[in-house]
Amino acid sequence: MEFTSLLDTSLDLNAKPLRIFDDNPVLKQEVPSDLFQLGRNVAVKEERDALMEELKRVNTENKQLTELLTVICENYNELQKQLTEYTSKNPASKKRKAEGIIKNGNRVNSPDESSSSDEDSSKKPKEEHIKAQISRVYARTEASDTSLVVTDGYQWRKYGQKVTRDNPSPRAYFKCSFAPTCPVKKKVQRSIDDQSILVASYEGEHNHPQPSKIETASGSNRCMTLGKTLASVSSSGATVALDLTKPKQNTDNARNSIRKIGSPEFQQYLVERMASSLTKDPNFTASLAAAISGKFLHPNPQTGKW
DNA sequence: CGGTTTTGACCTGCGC
DNA sequence: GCGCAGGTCAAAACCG
Repeated sequence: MEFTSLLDTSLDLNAKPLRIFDDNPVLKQEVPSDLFQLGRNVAVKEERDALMEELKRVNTENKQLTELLTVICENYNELQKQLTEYTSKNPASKKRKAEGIIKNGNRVNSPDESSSSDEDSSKKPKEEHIKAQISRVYARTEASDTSLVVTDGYQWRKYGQKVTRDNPSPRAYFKCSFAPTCPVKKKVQRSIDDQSILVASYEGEHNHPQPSKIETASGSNRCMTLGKTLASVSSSGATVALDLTKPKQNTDNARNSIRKIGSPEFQQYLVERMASSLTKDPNFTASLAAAISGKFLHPNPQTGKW
């Protein structure tokens, strides 16, 4: 990396002090003593060490995220294969309204994935609109736990519960209560085949930041904590299964947090997470502040310009 | 006391 | 038009 080599060449403390400033006519005149020069060199070295440490950490995080993406892609491909096999064996039956079918703990299809006749074509735009907004999250929980609560970082208010025909477990209806104007709704119901799996269907998009991110912004915890482990996610035809049997790792938290793989929301999540990792790190912010102030206080050692 | 949960009633869309 | 089933409302109960 360019700036590291730059730092390496400029911070040889065994060399003649302040060689880096030799080419700077301004500093040639203004540096008053060797002591002052040495002090400045030490400060720059500390700054460099901090930056190098941060660089290492960011590289490590980058590797973890790359691994995470690889796992997600593999799981996505695997599940899509299973989905194709399943749908070819079990053609989806007609369902009432815009409701997907849940089978074997997995979402099988969205409304418009079922066979559509020509007479349905007039409804397509509406259905496609719904498809774009609905996503599902699968959460593993204790079978004895009857709470129907999937913690996902948002605040929800339960406004109804119903027992549906195709599933003896009640379905709970939630609205996002963090922002009064937020249109997002959530339906939570146990999987008919595996009572330990909660299926949460999200409808709409939040028009506000995630509350848990706000809450943890001042803390040292870089990862979101979830009450129940999200088992798999799907969104509008893209379904991803995640292995949750492994012990907790850093990447697990990230896996749990992702709802829409490959979507702008997911990309935004990655960006936000990386940004928050940097900004919440006091070492990094201190180093950044020092670097910025140094930039203002010192001229470019290469060009001698400000 | 304010926010949340519970739960029966009501509304709405769809198939017959 | 009717019945069914999913979704929503809203009053009462509950809770911190």
